[in-house]
Amino acid sequence: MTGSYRIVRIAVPTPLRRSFDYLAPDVGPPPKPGVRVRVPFGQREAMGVLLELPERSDYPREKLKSTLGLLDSEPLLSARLLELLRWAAGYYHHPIGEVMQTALPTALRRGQAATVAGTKGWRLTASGRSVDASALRRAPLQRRLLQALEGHAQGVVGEELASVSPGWRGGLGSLARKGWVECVEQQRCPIPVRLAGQTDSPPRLNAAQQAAVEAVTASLRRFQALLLLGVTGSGKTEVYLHAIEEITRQGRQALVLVPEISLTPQLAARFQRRLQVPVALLHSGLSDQERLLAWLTARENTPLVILGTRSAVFVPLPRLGLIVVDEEHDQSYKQQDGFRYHGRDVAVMRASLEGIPVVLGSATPSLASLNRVKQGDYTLLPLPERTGSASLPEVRLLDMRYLAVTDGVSPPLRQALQQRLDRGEQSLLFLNRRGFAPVYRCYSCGWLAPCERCDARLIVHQRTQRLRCHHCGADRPIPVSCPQCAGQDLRPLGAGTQRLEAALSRAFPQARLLRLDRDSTRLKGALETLLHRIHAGEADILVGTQMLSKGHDFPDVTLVGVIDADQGLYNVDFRASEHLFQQVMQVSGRAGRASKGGLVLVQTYYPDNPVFRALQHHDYMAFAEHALEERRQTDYPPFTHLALLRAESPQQPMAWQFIELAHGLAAQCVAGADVQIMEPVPAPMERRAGRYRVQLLVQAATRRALHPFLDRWLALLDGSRPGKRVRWSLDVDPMDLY
DNA sequence: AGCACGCCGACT
DNA sequence: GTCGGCGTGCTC
Repeated sequence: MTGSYRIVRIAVPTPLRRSFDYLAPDVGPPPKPGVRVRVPFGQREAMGVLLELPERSDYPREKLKSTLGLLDSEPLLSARLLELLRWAAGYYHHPIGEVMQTALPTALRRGQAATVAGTKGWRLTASGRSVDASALRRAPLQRRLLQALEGHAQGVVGEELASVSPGWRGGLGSLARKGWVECVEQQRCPIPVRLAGQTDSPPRLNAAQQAAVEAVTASLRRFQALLLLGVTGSGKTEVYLHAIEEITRQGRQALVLVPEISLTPQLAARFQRRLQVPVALLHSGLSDQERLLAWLTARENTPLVILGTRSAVFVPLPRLGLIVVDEEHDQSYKQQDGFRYHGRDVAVMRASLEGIPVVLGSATPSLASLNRVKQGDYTLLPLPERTGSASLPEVRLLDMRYLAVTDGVSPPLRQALQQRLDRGEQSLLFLNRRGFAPVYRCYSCGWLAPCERCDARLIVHQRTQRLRCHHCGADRPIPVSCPQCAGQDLRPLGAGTQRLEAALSRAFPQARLLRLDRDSTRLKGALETLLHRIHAGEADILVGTQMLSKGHDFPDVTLVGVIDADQGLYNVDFRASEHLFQQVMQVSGRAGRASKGGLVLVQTYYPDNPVFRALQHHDYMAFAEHALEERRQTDYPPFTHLALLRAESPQQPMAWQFIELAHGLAAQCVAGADVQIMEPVPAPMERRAGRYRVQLLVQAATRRALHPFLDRWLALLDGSRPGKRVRWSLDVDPMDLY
């Protein structure tokens, strides 16, 4: 003990599964865990996060290097958040340094100061204040901006004006030219202000909603997980909003997680109109500075709501009082690369560490969550009715074995579409396959256009006259003659959304069609435009992929057609039927949300499958019981716990060599643990983007058995020399076994 | 992952 | 003679 130095334990951003100890000069008060520290690391310099101040180090003292300085005086990450991150690093067996990085906005990762000094704000000038805004009839955008700025003498950060209109930049420019607004530097971290605008008053809750809100707010100071079960239109969002109002009334903060696809300006606007506190958005579309602003805002002690996607689960919220995970069954909560955490599961752990309630909402909850209800860990809050006069749509199965199809549409579906057109109502056709046709075939020799780099066929894109691979992005012109037999009879086979759209426009020339898939929404803002047109009644028939089934409300739709319900019905993946049911039920929920009543027509070649029986009765719980029992008998999650080791390499033997090595090492460190090691297998699509992918599944009855095993196994794997160009990763609780 | 060191091939 | 290929080893 020299007394002149102390030891600091740092999470350094590196793929190594451990932390690193350094010496820090023992002057002044000890640094606090959660601050950023500059350190020498190998031959370079790195910026890590201080984890703790250990008494002693296991590393020889003379080899410890000294830190280069602190970047923060106060912790960026609170003790609780650090605890959550350390738990996540351990649970997902991911390097602690990389986990800490994912919790920081990129601006702070790069060492930027944790303030938004120099942020531009806007305020009214004297002449601007004297303008009668309501007289600006011809410039509604400028009028609303002026009204929004009224009464905010210290200025409003430009980005916050995005809630007024997406075209705020242009409007401000015009106002500045007239000398009505001026730019001011914002010194301290600005809290988003609540901009003057319309407010919604809360609607009356029905009995079930009331009961749910009471269950959530009954004990706000202890951990409890509540599963809010309600079909689309049953008013889950109102339950969230009431609970959040109660939380913010107490001066506390709420975190609301939603799937990527459903975080639209409409949802954000609804929250902003209903709540009396700032609502900050956090999603992948933000710029680094916008993200930093939202992040720093969250870190203040003021009541607010963070509405964000998966990664928002790690946002610092010192006064956090409630977490909501909407559409908790949604697959997009699981990160599929790098740090493969599950946003919903981390949210539950966070609520537990914070000692606060977490509400998981869904019409079709994951079997994992339902099982925790059965075990008594979660409380079920059912919302049985649809609000208002809306009723559940009738679901009819169309037995495709006895129906002639033209372009994928059977006569009964065609008839139903015609009826809606005659009545001036909207229809929605769901086909989870984008492009024109999934196959391009030579009818002389049977050749099917393959992707050169994947074990997959190329998808025909008619408009651009290209063949594209949806797995690796390969893109080439449509050949005019067969490369195998030089035959000329080449034609697309099967139908995707583009072909369905084309066929419908031939069958219903008078109908206004609108297609919603990744191709039609690729451009920024395109999705919003399309959604707007749908709501404005500018479309009669909507054609789309699962994008249509998630989160968006289409109140005027009275007919939903599921073109091909059988995809994935007999899939290798054990979760296929769960996902099928969730998808069809979600898309059915789009029908007849208003008072019109709805019809769902499901085209299938397997109408006797029990999944469809349950769907007809909207009985997710019956299906779930059945599916859970099946999982129990087959020893699949949630009755066992899985971890999947994946390896990939451009050279097939290298990937296999590594996975075989890992297989051997696993056997070596099982050591009597209750863990089953499966045989290595190729991924369902072994070659993808030129890489061969193989995997090894590990299964255990309990997490207690699994995790110590994984620790031992990874220690060996980290020490192994994988062949060159082999990349590998471990996925804890994999969502699909691909 | 980076970034060193290290030991063998064709080039300003 | 050296620039540079990627094997191998380490990062407190």
